[in-house]
Amino acid sequence: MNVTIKDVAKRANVAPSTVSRVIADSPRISEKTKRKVREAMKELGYHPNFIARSLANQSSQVIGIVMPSSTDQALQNPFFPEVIRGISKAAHEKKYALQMSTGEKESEIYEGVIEMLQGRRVDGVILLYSRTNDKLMKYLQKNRFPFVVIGKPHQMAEQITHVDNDNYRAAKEATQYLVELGHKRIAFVGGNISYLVTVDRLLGYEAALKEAGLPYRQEYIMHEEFLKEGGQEAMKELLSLREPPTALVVADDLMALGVLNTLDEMNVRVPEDISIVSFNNTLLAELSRPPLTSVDIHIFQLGYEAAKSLIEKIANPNEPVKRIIIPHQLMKRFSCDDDQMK
Amino acid sequence: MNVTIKDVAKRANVAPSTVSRVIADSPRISEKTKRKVREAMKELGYHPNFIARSLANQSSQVIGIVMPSSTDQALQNPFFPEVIRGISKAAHEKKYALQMSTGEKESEIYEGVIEMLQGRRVDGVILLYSRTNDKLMKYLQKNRFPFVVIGKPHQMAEQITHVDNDNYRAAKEATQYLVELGHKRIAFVGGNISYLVTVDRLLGYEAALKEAGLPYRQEYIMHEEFLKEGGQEAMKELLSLREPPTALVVADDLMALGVLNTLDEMNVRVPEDISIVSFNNTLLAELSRPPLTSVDIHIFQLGYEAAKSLIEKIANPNEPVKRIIIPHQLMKRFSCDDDQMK
DNA sequence: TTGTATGCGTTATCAA
DNA sequence: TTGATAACGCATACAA
Repeated sequence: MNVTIKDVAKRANVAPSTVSRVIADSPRISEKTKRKVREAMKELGYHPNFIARSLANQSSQVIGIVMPSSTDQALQNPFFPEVIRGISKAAHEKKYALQMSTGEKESEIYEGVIEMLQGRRVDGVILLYSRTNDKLMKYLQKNRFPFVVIGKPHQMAEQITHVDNDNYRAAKEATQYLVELGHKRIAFVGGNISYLVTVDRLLGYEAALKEAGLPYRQEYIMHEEFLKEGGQEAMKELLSLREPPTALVVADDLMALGVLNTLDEMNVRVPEDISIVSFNNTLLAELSRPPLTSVDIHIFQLGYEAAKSLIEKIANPNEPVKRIIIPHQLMKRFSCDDDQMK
Repeated sequence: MNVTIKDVAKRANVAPSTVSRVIADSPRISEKTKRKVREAMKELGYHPNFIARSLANQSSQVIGIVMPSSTDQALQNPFFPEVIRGISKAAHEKKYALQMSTGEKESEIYEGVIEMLQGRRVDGVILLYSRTNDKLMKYLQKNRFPFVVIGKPHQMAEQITHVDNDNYRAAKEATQYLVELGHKRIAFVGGNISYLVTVDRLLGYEAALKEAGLPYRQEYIMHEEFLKEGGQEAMKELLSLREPPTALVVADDLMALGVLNTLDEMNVRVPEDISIVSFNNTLLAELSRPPLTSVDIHIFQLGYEAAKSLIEKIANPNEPVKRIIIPHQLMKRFSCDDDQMK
């Protein structure tokens, strides 16, 4: 079989426990035997068995990543690779490994996450989404498993460590930007309302309208289940209104791409006929035509901070609850204009 | 602490080994005691400890996913979420968990993967890329770890199970499509040439030109390191040629998006002035403007088959080497035209 | 500073 | 059909 701590011990003429201590770099071992043992490890090509270590330690040094259910087509969104990149960076730095939830339906994911936690495969999890009345979140809280949410928890946000943007302010500022450009008829195209991020951005949008003394019109609020088809429907609806909007706040770059696509088909020009501010500032915003003015929410950092917080929480379960707000920034490109106001 | 097999055993008045057999649904246990034990498990809220099981079994039931180094910005590409979705599906079906490589630089990933294999955290790995002279692939082969490659291995492809498209034919057909539209000056915009997929697509492109009796021009071959900047450079170069191309074969949707963006900035119309065929048929192809004619390579299926093959290989190390070719299909949209030929 | 013995939660072998 | 017991590879309390 594989070379174990015992083989190394024999080779170095020490006890297995000594080898174990050398691996942990215990200060109670003399430099001389450390050298001797390390040499033996090299010679034999020893690699520690994480599984055995996990069992002895009662800790796996693995973080679980919980994706939203892939029936929400959300996964197509460049948001996820980018958060995961952030998580991966922090995990790598702290020598944690990464495990992902599998399953497509919400219930499958729920079961899977419980198994990976109860089965001790992971020491804690990061939820890459936050929605209203999430069963999993309640379970985690009740069973006191270490977890961190990316986004704002629906309930008891004060008791749950989470990493989020100030989506309310971000949306408010984005809307204000359009107001400053002279727009008075601004519509909101958001994602599924059960996601908290949608709610916050909608509220920010509303607040900006109110402050600007603009009327809030129900018919200007759109919630796409998804991209292409939904986007088409929504835009048709918006443009067929007696007073169609001259500007859109779109809650996501990918969604905005769908909107752009639909507008193009309908021969509506951006930004000449209609202006768009979008969110996330993914690569798509840069690559779309026209390049999208988009709110950079620093996705990578969301992931990075989430992983760091989780690792702290795992190390110290009494770590106080944290709320980390990642700053945002409006990236101006070419999807906004005041021409249609002139 | 947590409820273990022993607790269940006590509660059900049986030996721990009996409980273990009930978990495995051994036929040598009477229905009666099975019921009794299962009831005890329910009552106590028992969950099996995977770590302990892994140690006893010498198998983790976890698959490792190896990403390309994120210094290759490739991760931004929707290709990855989609393969992973496919892998995830197969893994879930076979009750395998998924672990991801971390690290940014190639060397970090290399070390990480070795640790996760030697540390017995995973039973095998899937490489999501294939490049020339890959150190990791050699290591895996030499140490006889179960692995599967998505793409075509550089060397000894007959000895390595891999899942791939027929990229040569796909590119040939894509190019032929442009030839049939009447194009005679067709350029190739590919990714990093050290990736095998780029090589294959380039060869297919060349073959189509040859068959059509069109000259192969070195100045028509572009290799982008990445998107925006590279795309700009390349397009400028191509368009400043004495005889600029009237059509492009672009090796990837995301890259094509960059090309479209650049062309737009330069006021070149697609497809009126220049036609584009792209690859992968990700959501981007649908959402770009104009929607891209793109070769669907069935990314999900690539992942799905890769995971299934790996799991078979783990179960039976003597499983013969396989090469699975996933079919492709040209999806015609609106980025190609013969207008510029008229 | 190092060695011995025990436990982590399972599975599997051998008896009964 | 079931039970006792020894692995699996490592960490650690306790001895020396």
